[in-house]
Amino acid sequence: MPQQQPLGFVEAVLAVVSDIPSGMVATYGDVAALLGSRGARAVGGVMARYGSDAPWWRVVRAGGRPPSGHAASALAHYEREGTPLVATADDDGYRIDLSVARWRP
DNA sequence: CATTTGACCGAGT
DNA sequence: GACTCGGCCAAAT
Repeated sequence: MPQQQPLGFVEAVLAVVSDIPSGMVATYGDVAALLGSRGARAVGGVMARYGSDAPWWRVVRAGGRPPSGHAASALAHYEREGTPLVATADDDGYRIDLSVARWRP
């Protein structure tokens, strides 16, 4: 159906994030695509404001990098859930192995 | 109603 | 691999 319920974009984003299984991740772009939009930044904006109560660490940037400025907090969750990581020489020090952890509905 | 902003993405240099 | 630039989208002011 060409039209979705008048749910807030926020609720839609949180619903998708909640569906991501433990140990897996999805990119902002993927989440936006599932909502029928290309607003990856809009998704990030929602997480920044309302994501505090959602598994935001399961949403990463393209390339498997953790959310800007939250790499340290996200890392703790990844190790706890057994998310496949890859060590890097970047400031974040790691990245998600999307070839294994990328969630696909 | 117009402008700014942001936990982005991809391509080009 | 690093950096710049443009584009896209929704919420906040």
